[in-house]
Amino acid sequence: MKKHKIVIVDDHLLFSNSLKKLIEGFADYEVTKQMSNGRELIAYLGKESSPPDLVLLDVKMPVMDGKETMEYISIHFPNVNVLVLSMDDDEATIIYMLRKGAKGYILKDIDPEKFKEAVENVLHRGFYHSERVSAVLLGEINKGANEAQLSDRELVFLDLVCSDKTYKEIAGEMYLSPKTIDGYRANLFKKLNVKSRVGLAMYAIKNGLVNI
Amino acid sequence: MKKHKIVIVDDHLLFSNSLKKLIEGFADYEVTKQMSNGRELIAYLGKESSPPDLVLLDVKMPVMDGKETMEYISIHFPNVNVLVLSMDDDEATIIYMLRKGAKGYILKDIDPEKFKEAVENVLHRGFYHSERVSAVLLGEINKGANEAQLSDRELVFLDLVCSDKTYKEIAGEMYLSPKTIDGYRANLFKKLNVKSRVGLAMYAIKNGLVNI
DNA sequence: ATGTTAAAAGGGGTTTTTCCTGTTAGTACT
DNA sequence: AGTACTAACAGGAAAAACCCCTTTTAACAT
Repeated sequence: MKKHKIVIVDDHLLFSNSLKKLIEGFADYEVTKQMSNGRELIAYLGKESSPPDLVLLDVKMPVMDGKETMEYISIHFPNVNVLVLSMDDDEATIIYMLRKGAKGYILKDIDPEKFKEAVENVLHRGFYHSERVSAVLLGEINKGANEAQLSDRELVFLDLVCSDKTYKEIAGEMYLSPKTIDGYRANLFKKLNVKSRVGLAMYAIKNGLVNI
Repeated sequence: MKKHKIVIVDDHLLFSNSLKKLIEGFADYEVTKQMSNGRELIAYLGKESSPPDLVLLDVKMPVMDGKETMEYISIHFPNVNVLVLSMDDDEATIIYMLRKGAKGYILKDIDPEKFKEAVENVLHRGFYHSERVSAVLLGEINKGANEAQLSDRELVFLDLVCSDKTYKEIAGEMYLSPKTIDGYRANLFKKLNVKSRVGLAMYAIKNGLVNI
């Protein structure tokens, strides 16, 4: 019986090589190619006559990262099975990759048995979602619309908070009464679930709302 | 000849297991224990009569991360050899870990040969720095003097400020009087030229002193 | 027309932060 | 022993931040 061909796209050579060893410990699978970024994968898919059965794709990579790669694959090689292997469970990335047609999304902290399960599922059932990814998807559906939608004024306010200014100064710069600013503060505390100005600043930074 | 005992501390089981396989491919080494966070490692070091020859320590981990772990080891187990295995080359982290006595710092994108070299170097020569880490260190020396040199306690303090905590809470967590914390605050305001807690948080983030 | 909602503003209070000016204890250098 | 420096701690007071509750205004939807 022929072995399933797997290619690994990951710039962390240590990981890539270790993973290869692990996979080759499973019967029926062989790693036919290892690449360290999306550009290489696309070149390979373009010229290779017999496509791999599965692509293990990392997200964070130099030259061409997982997102760009997935985007390209979704257009030019929609039949290629991709299992995303990511470091973190960043919601936006999970959503993005699955929308672009990834057959599965697993985190690198998965244990080897589950990993094998994921590979088998993708190849035989066409998909695999880890529990955590499913949870993220569920959460995404549940909140959906009510994502903290901040107004322009609120964003300006956040920016000024991050600039080490007092509320009085902020009021001056925004041509509003300090009392109104206090309202903004209270509102955002509730909306963003924070307890102090520092919480506001941290939220703004984490969500890329301000230029650091 | 007896094999060198290595323990792996990394929450990414897939990586940890793969790495174990790789290491056991080398002669003279054996992975005696795998753990997924610093807390487990410290418990293990505390009760184990024969310490490992080398600890491979990840930085980003749940429960107790690499930095905290290294801090603890530097105080309680200063003779344990630690080789940090990190995802990214964040300068602040590299500096921090080496200051705390890590014998080496390598990135996970190292290739297996270099990895073996690193392990051997740490065990036989007492240290190993990858080229990239050396470059970071060099850069650090060149700017060096004019950078605000913050003490360990000050860094902990900054970290807690960024966690949306009041000074009273910080005092509790650091086992210090609120008045002492107030001293830290005043000191850092002057040193870092900021006017409020938000300024401290922003400085910490801009300079990679805290994990966001 | 009228209820609904959101932004702006204010009154008045508590808590936290910020800013002084000290004291004490330990360490380090000479 | 004397000097210098630092970390830890304190009292007291002003400023800022935080919290609740109410009012005005304007836009808007039914």
